Amino acid sequence: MDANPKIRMTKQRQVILEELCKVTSHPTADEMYQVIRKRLPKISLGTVYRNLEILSELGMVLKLDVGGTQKRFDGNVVNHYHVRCTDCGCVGDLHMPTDLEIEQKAQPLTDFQIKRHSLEFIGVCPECREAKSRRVS
Amino acid sequence: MDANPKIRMTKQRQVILEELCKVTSHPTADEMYQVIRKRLPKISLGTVYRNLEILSELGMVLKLDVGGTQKRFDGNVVNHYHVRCTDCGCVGDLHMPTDLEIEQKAQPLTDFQIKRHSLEFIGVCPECREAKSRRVS
DNA sequence: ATTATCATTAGTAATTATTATCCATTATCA
DNA sequence: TGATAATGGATAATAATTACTAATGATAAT
Ligand SMILES: [Mn+2]
Ligand SMILES: [Mn+2]
Ligand SMILES: [Zn+2]
Ligand SMILES: [Zn+2]
Repeated sequence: MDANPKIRMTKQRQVILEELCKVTSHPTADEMYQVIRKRLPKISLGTVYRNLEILSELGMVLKLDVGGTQKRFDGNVVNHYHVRCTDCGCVGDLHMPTDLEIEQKAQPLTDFQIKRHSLEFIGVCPECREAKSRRVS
Repeated sequence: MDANPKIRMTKQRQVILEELCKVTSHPTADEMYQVIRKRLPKISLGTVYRNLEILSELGMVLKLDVGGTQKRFDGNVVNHYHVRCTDCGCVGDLHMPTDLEIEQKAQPLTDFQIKRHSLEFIGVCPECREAKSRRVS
């Protein structure tokens, strides 16, 4: 691969980007694959992975390294925080102003050169909370 | 497995706990395996995984879900934050008071029921920074 | 227009991290 | 002591992701 290959906006890449930007559910690569198959039945899972990777390197989508076993993707590239459900693993947005001050507070406490931070809230989503309360009643 | 099995502090489990508490490097399961083999050459990787899991369920060690592909473990169970190096993946401690207030601030902004939060700083460790500066000079 | 070059694809194989299974061994308890 | 249960080591299986490959389609050069 060239150092600066010419990026082509193929049909596959375009549909992946479109579908990701449509949702706020922070889908996994596999969830993206299931959705995109409906529009492009011949697409392969590898293509979904490859393009999500490329789009994230281009800064057009975010690759979220939240807890759990799978990476998740976000069409909203504006800095924001997330909440993850301990029960079902779903991820929601949490739009509070990202606190850059905290990096300045942390910097004197480490010999690492801090570049950014990642804050994830962990809790229970409304659906799982509801499911729980039904179980006890 | 019983709901409340009697936990035995076997030699293997004890050595795993000891070696983890010795270091502040937040080793992966495999890194633990390499260290422990020196004391228990017959131990298997599965045993290391199994016991790290059990010890973390008992609250005796922490299983860290930091970025990167592998889970990391921490013998220090007191709540604290971490810094991860983007270049080598190493993880350091960042002892600043954990901010419980931030959960209260976040709660009104989501319909998730927030239980806790995980804050990870991302940057470059001293070794990698040094390696970089050597490369340009 | 024709050809050469290059990026991309679908399909598949390989890799990586982790978990599960199985049987032998060891500890605990009646 | 003998039954029961926990555990270990070895190995197989799983899950997520990445790598490889040959074919295809777009772009650029002649
Ligand atoms: Mn988001
Ligand atoms: Mn730590
Ligand atoms: Zn949930
Ligand atoms: Zn480093």
